[in-house]
Amino acid sequence: MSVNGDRNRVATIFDVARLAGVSHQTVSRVLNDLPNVRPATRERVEEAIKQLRYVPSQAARALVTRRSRTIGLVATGLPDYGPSSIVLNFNESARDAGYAVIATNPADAERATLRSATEMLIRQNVEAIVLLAAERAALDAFDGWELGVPLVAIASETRGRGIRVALDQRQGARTAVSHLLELGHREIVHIAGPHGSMDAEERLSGWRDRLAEAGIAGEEPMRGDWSPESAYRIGTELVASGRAPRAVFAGNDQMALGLLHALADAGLRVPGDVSVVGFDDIPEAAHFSPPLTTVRQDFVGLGRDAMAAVLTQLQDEESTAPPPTRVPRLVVRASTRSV
Amino acid sequence: MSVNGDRNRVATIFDVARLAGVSHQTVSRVLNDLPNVRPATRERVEEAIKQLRYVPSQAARALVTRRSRTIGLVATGLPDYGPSSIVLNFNESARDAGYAVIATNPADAERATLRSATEMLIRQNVEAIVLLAAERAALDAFDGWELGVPLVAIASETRGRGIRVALDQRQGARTAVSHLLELGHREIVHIAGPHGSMDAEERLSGWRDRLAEAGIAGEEPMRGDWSPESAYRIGTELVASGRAPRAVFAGNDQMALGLLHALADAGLRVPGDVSVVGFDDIPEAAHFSPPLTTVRQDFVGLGRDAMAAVLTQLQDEESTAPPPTRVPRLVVRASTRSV
DNA sequence: GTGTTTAGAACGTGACGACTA
DNA sequence: TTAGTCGTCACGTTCTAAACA
Repeated sequence: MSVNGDRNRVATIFDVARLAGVSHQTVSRVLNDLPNVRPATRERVEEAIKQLRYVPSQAARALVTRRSRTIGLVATGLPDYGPSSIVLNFNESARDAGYAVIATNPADAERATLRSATEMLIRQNVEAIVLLAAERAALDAFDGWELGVPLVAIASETRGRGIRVALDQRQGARTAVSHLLELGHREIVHIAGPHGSMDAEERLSGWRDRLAEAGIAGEEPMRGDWSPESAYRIGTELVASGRAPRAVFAGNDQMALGLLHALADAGLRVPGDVSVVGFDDIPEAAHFSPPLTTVRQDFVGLGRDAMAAVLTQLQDEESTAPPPTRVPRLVVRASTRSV
Repeated sequence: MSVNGDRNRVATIFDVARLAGVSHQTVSRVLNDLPNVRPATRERVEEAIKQLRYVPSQAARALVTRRSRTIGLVATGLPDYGPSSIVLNFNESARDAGYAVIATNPADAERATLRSATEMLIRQNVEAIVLLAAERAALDAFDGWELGVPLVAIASETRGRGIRVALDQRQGARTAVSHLLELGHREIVHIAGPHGSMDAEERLSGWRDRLAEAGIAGEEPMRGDWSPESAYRIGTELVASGRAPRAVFAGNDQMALGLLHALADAGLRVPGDVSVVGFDDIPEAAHFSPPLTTVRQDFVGLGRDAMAAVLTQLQDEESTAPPPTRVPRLVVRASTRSV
C-alpha cells in the first residue's frame, strides 16, 4: 500500500554540507566550479553529493539567479518535415549550450492562440522566446508586444519584431527557375504555397523575379496548401482544361508529389512531357517516380543559427558576427529534362 | 547606451498588494482562486494585476509547492513522421492539461546519452518523464534506475520499466498480411525495420504469426533501416538475383516507397506484378506511384493516451480506466491486387 | 461563531562581506 | 596579504496560524 504521502525527502545543499563537514556555501562553490576551494575539500563535497544523490533545485536556483536556463519555442507548421527538422536541430543546439527547451505548438496562427501559448512560456520564466513562424500572421501576433525577454524569429520575411533567422527562400526559388530556364523552358508554372505563408511568398517572388529577368512576365501562380492533395487537384484541373504545362516549379516536395501523381494519371511522362522541380528535399524525394529534382535546405544550420542568435541576445557569448543567410542549393535528379 | 544593468524590475506579489491596498496573502488567494475573498477585494486585486502586468514567478511557486507544472519528454526517432506526430500531439494534450513540456532529443540510444539527457530534465524538476522509445536500447537504459518521478514509456514492447502506452503494432501487421492473403498471395516477403527497433520486431512478429496461421512458414525477413534508400537497395538486389517477390509487406511507408522505386527501375509493375503494403500512412502515401495500400496509425490518440497516463500517475485526475490499446487499421489503395 | 484578512515562516539556492589560518 | 571558508541575507511565492470585521 504505497501511499503518495511518503514523499521521499530530497537532499538539499545543507545535507551535503553536513555530510562533508563544510558550510552550504562551500558546497555551492563546488557546484558552480568556483575557485578558492581546496582540492581535498572539493573531493569530500563531491563524494557527499554522490552519496546523497544530491541534485540542485533548479527552482531555487532560478529564483535567486533570475535565470531559468530555459528557452521557449513556439513552433507552427508541424509535423511537416521542414519545421520538424528545425525544431529537432534547435533542441540539440540548445542542449549543447546548456539550455532546456520548452516547446509549444499552437493549434492555429490566431493572435489569441499564439499569445496565450507564449504567455505560458513566459510564466515558466523562459529566458528567450524563439518563434518558428510559418505564417505571417504568427509574426504579426507579436507586433507591439513587450515580452520582457528577447525574441528570435525563424521566418523568411524581414518585417516585424525580433531578431531574424532564415534560409534564403527567394534565392532558392531563383535557383530552381534558373535550372528550368537553362533547360530551355520558357513557360514555367508555379504551384505556390498558401496565402499567408511567408515561405510561399518568398518562393513566389523568387520565381516571378527570375522569370522577369529572363523577359518572361505576368504569369499568375496556382495556389496549393503544401499538401500533396492540393497539387494533385491543381494538376488534374490543369490537364483536364487542356493547359497541361511543360515545366512546373512546385512550392514544396509534397506538392511536387501530388503533381507527379496527377500527371501520371493523365498519362503524361515526367520528364519527357513535363519537367518538375520541388523544394525542401525531403527524405522521400529521391525515390519519387521519377526521383525529384529539388532544392535542398540546410535545416541543421538553421537550427544552429537560431540558437546562436539566442545566445548573442543573452550575451552568453561574445556576440559573433551574424551568420550569413544560408542559400539553399539545387539537387538535380530525374524529374527535369531539356525541351 | 542601454546597459544590461538596467534590468527592468518585474512586479512582485507585494507590488500588487500595495497597489490594491491589501496584503500579499490576499493577492495569493486571488491568484489561486481560493475562497474567502470579498468580490470587491478580488476586483481591486485583479485590476492591480492587470495594471502592473504582474506575472507570478513560476520559480518561486515551484520552490514552495515542489510542483513545476512541467513534464520532461525524451524523444527518439525524430524527425520521422510518426515520432514527430506523437510529440506534437503529446505537447497539445499536455498544454490542455496545464503542463509545459521540456523536450530533449538524444543523438543516439546509448545508455550514457539517454541518462544525461534525462538527468537534465530531472534537474529542471519535471514532474514526470515521458520516454518516446524507438529502440529497445532506449528502454533498457532506464532499467534499474530510480528516477524519483513517474516514467511513462511510449513503446510497443511490454518489457522494462514504466507505465506503457502503445499502438498495437502486431495486430497492424497481421491486418496487412491478412489483406495480402485474402488477395490470394502465398509468398509474402517482409522488409523489416532495423534490429533493435521495437516497432520493427512487433511488426515482424505479426507478419510471421499470421503467415504461420495460414500454414506458411519459415520465411526470413529482409532488413532495412526505415529509410527509402535501404528498401531501394533491397529491392534492387532481390530483382537482380532473380528473387523478385509477388507480394511485399514493407515495415513502413518510406521503405515501401524505396521498394516501389526499385521495382519501377526493374520494369516491374505494381500492383500488376507485385503487390505492396506499407505501414504508417504518412501524408505522402496516397500519392505514391501507385497510391499505397498501408496501415494507418492513430498518433493523435497515442499522444493523448500518454498524457492521460501521466495525469493518472500524478493523480491529478481520478484514475480512469487505462485506454484500450489502439489497433491500426488498413487503408486500401492501389498498390495491391489479387493474384 | 463566521467569513475575511493579515503577519510571519518556510522552500533551497547564490551573492556578499566577514572571518580564519 | 591571500587563499579558503563561513554566516547572513534575498529571491517571490504558498502555507499556517492568528487577528480582525
